[in-house]
Amino acid sequence: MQKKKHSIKAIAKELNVSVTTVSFVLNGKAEENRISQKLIDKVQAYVKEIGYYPSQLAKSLRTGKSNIIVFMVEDISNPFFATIAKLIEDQAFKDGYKIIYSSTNNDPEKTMGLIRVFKDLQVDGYILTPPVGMDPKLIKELSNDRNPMILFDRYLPDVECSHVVIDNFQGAKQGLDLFLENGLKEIGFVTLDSNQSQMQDRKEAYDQMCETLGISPKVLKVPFGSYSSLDAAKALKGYFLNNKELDAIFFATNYLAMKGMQVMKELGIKIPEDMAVIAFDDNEFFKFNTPTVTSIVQPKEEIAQKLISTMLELINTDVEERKVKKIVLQASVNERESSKKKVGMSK
Amino acid sequence: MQKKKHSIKAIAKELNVSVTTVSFVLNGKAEENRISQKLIDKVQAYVKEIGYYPSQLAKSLRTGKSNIIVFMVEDISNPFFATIAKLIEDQAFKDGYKIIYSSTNNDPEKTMGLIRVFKDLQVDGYILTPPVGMDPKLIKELSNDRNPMILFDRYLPDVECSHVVIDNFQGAKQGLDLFLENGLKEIGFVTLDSNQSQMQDRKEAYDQMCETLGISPKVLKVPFGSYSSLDAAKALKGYFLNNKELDAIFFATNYLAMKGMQVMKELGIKIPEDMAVIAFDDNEFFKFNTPTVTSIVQPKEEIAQKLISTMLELINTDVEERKVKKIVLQASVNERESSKKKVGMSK
DNA sequence: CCATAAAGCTAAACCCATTTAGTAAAAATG
DNA sequence: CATTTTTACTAAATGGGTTTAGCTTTATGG
Repeated sequence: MQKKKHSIKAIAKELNVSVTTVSFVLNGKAEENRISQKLIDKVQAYVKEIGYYPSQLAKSLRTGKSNIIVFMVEDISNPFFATIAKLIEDQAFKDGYKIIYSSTNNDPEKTMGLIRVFKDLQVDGYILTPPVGMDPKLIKELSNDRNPMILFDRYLPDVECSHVVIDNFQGAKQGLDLFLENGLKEIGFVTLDSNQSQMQDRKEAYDQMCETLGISPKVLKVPFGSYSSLDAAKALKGYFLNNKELDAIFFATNYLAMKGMQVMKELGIKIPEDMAVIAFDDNEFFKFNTPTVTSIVQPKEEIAQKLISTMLELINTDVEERKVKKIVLQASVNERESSKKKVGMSK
Repeated sequence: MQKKKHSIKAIAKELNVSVTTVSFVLNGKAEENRISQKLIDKVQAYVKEIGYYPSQLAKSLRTGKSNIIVFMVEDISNPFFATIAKLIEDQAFKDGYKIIYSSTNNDPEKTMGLIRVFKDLQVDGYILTPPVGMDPKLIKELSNDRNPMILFDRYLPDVECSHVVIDNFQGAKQGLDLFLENGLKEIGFVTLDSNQSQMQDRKEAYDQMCETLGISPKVLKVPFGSYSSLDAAKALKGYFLNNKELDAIFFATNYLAMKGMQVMKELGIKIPEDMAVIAFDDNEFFKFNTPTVTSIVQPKEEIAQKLISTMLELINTDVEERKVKKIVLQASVNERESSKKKVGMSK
């Protein structure tokens, strides 16, 4: 149980061979460098015996590769991101990559700081949910850098950067169509006051629906960042009270839906009798809740799989030959109780 | 916008000074090494101009410090862990530390593999939820290592290792006492079939209560690892049907409670009229649900704060002088609708 | 004016690996 | 037997820092 630090040098000395030889053996380059089988065995045996394995740090310093991919999202405690994180981690692990997570808090400053830190750690690639207010130029610059960057969940319309996102427009449209099929006409839309692409796209579906039907939109934009605070509840309460004619609401995020349903409960609005509800992005709670909540489901496994496969592909392609990969996946509707219009019920 | 790599060497050359001098200036050791103010200014100005900042990698290699703390939990997508992770991250960031997260999947092999990887990355400390079946000897060994390790959420009874946990016994007891105060007598206990310390301690409170009251325990141990699968639902269903006399159930985890309540819903068991419910560990869902669910709340902020402050304290203490820190925090009851026995209701 | 001290700076070793460009010896070739 | 090829292995540069020990030069003291 000797605590002495192992190193290639020490091994080389112990075995009376050169550092180079040991390194070759360790990296499977012994054969191509004509190291004799006898010596290979000797080195391998000793390395195994002392339980040595090389310092990634030194390795990274030398090679410029770290086998680390960073996953930077708005908030790692958000179940959606956490789930994707887990899936990515498992996938990457198989390919010998480690994942470092980090939360951007949607703060461009913090994000840039973190990217700098990671740049410096020589991470091999970045997966990022770009925060609001992030300078597109920086993203552009970063994405042309030696280490690939993939945007995720949302993209920046003006920047040519690889991304994996879902078709938010189609996703929202499917939900809205379901309302219409169920005979619901007075549909409201609750979203965040944010200009992130995914939010815009979801709202676009609603706006388009309104235009097609020739009705005027009833949109609530909850102040961004406040959605766990009282402001959100107040905004929602006001919205419900001022729009009593509504019989269905599409919530652009699951958090908003939960907040909204809580407020409805306080106001005595029954779901789905008084008000049908669909939320964008599924959630554990939705299937436990009474009533169960219809939601737009993002294909998490597919997203994770595409993220990691795209990342590896980019990493293994020379910078010059890299092409911008734009991957758009389809969401689906998970129909549950909350979106059903029950004919002949109250209201 | 030159892409040329910056390095201390390059700077030294450019300014016609030695590498040493630049290093001293960068590390604030210029004064104590009698570098003239003039030169200090010159170096600092240039460094700022080219936007240089040193490679952590090289730094770590040399100093053996990385300013990284690893946070390894069973499953980072579990909201409890994710929330703690976020809190820790924010706290650590202020002190100049970065956090790397990782999931152990409760797999001792994977855990050891990860620890090895991190050891190698020269991380400064470990925060770990030890997986079931983890060799206590290894933990013991690791905790005596140069880099501190803090166990969290659960501990290993036989190992002298620093930890931050909550008083699971008292927490569970408070919930059970609440049942008793509300006049509920036939109390069941649903837990995981796991010998993790936190689970044992929760159950201990129940067993003790039964003994005090002189009643026979009615415990369901849901197979571990299956709690998102059908097995769990089946087990729960059987338990409810075979114990119709129960009028209250304490769930040892929030997940079990959600699953349990779903099954009750299917069986037509009304909460709290037919069955009162308390869950260990609060959850977003519990305050949205109908009825809202009473739960034992873990002081997450406090846990995170203690974890980080203890870690920093250990890091900044010489190995020889380090003492094992055992921190036990108190949980509290968040009383909501599900635990009330409504007199005169059905049953 | 010489010895000593202080000021101001730097050479070089070290952390731990990878990799290029060799070298020495053995085997093959003419 | 001399030359070329192959085999088997290694020295040394490199990546980007930190830090110890030491070297000039100038100031101080007797």
